[in-house]
Amino acid sequence: MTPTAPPTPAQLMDQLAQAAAGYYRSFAAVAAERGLTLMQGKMLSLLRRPMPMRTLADLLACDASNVTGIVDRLEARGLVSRETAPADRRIKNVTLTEEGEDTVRQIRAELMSSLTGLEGLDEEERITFQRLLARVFPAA
Amino acid sequence: MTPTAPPTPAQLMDQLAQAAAGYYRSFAAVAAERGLTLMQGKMLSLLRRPMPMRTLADLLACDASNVTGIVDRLEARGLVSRETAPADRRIKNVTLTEEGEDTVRQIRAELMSSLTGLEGLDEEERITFQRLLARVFPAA
DNA sequence: CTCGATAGTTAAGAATGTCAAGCACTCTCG
DNA sequence: CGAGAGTGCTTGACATTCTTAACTATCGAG
Repeated sequence: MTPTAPPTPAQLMDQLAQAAAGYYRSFAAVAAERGLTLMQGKMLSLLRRPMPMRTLADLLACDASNVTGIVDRLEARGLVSRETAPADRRIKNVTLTEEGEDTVRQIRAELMSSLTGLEGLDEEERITFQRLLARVFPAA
Repeated sequence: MTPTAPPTPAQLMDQLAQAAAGYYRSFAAVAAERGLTLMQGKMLSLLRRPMPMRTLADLLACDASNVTGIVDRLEARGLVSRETAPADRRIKNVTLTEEGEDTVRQIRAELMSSLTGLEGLDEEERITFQRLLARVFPAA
């Protein structure tokens, strides 16, 4: 059906736009099932280990004042907690609670099963895909 | 540096999360340079040709009422216009104005030059990348 | 110890997301 | 034709997020 001609960088960029939109559409749907917004879900997923609010702001590409509100709501639900760092008392480390860890596990599992195409890639394709992604979007 | 072992689907999903975040970080930055929000930029980019607000809501994965507000602001800036479809007078087609077309062209160009990794892919890599993206995120 | 920088909070206003209700229009069916 | 169901868009109320600026507390360098 589709011609096998090499896509121009512009066409590739369109495909990327669609992929990124598709990813967040799935992510938002999975988060919404648990009454979480996209941002709240993103933040929980980032918290593999405790980290300062400042770091979260950088990773989420948003203002620090923004993180305050998001953590407020997650803390009110008992999914994360704030702990002042003893070494530098300005810093507050955000940590997942037990319930928060559970939620993240569920979100990850459902997201995975919702991205059906991922399971279908064989080992070599996964290597290739990861390399291409890493090249186009190098870790900041 | 990184071992060349095949990534697990879970690791690949993390890479995808990072790529999607990186894409929208660039996109939002480019849009912001023109005083546009991420959503406004997304909508403009979708308008290669006129389309009903309902369709835009589906593509942006948001509520129809949301589209009303976004189009209101873009229209107030003279970037798009609403035109009632003669065949079905319930439908309003959103169209880019001349200035809107210019803006989209600029956004696309800057986004492209901001995703530096894209230009570096040779033809074969582009084919591979596009196929992988299309497989994991099939067109809805 | 004072000064400049950093982490986090607060507050005000714009933009977006969600939900329910409403209006205009189309379509179907009797 | 005409009533009712369904669709497209708008409006209003409210929660969340984004943006900006000011403010407090703390750290670190001189």
